[in-house]
Amino acid sequence: MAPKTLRETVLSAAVDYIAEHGPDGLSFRQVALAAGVSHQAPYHHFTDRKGIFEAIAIEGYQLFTQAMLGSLAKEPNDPAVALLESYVLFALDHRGHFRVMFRPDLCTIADNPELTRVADASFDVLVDLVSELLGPKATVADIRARAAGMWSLAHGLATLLIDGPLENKIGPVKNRRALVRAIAEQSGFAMAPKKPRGR
Amino acid sequence: MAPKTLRETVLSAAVDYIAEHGPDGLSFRQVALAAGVSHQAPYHHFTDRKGIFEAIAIEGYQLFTQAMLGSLAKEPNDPAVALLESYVLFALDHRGHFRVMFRPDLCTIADNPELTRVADASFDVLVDLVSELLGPKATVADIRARAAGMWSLAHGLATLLIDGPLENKIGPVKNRRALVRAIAEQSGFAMAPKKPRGR
DNA sequence: CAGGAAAGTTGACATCGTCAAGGGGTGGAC
DNA sequence: GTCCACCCCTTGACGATGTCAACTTTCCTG
Repeated sequence: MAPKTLRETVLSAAVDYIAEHGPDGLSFRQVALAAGVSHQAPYHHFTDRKGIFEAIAIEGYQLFTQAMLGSLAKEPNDPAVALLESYVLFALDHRGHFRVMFRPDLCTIADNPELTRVADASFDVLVDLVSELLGPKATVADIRARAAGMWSLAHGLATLLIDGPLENKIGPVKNRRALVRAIAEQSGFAMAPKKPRGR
Repeated sequence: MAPKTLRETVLSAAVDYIAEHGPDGLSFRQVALAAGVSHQAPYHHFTDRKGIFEAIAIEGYQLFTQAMLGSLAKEPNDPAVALLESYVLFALDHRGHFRVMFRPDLCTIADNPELTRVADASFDVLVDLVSELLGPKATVADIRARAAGMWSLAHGLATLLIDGPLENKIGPVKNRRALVRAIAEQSGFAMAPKKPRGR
């Protein structure tokens, strides 16, 4: 396999740690020592601690956009459900990235131009889908409310499943994909674009 | 006014700081010094740093339950919307508490019996409402999906409004209460218990 | 060959949470 | 009245962490 650069090593080690223990106990000194370099070496590739988290978030948003677009392409007849599902499953499958992406104390999106760009691209997937589904006659307020609603539903389910007490309360979720789809269909957000599946 | 104990002083100062700057940069040494006591004084009232966050979370969940129950009592003809609204508005009005309550790295609910109790009481408000709304004929799976859906919607909107990039994406939300109600009514979760308001 | 950027090392510093020991008051027991 | 225990707090120290600064090494370019 390709020899990892120190930058890649630090990044993937950090993501792995965060996926398992969360971002807060993470020590970049330990990461550096585990990689066999001095405690200061990582900071030659990133400006500071925050810079490493910003790099993780950038990587995460790129994967995120890719996952959502892929899901929409694979399931064109029920795009709202597909988007909700890919949002939640991405969070579960990439906890290390996801936990950082939405923590403004770790990485402030507005502080990094590239991070702003890739984050915007991710959110555009959702907003674009909503305005397409609602059609040209929809008001701006409707689109905003619908987009905020779908986003909230997906984001809330993702965070509650990753870190939250949801499973402690309603019991362990064996089939997460099924739960996502059940919720999506119970919510008013699931709807086909052209031909509403007669069910 | 009643002279605050050191315990109360530390707690409220910490909550204020978290509401403004987030929980991560918080230094209890600085809090102690600002209160005019030594750096070790707070730790005579709490076992350790985590213990302070647990105390904040306990206080938060008590206020949370109170807010949701109060909202349900005040608006009995549309309880689902009332609950969603009180959930989100609580998060916005008590950011200091809310940010801690759902951060398991700061306070692990299962580690503290009283925290487990008050958190359970909060979540029971939601689950109880859902099972009441769905009626006795609903299956367990339906109740679970509905509760998870409502919870996700409320939680997602709350976290996206507090820390998330939602307002950066869909523009600033002037009237948050109106947005919450619009989302609640667009979703399939808003429903009156007995007499569905003919509209 | 000279020069300079890039990558990494080493050492030092302030800050933080935490541990250990001590001090000073107050209240009850005798 | 005296003594002792307890509570609240102070002081000092320690290891760990992020960060700053200076130094070394390597490699590439003109």
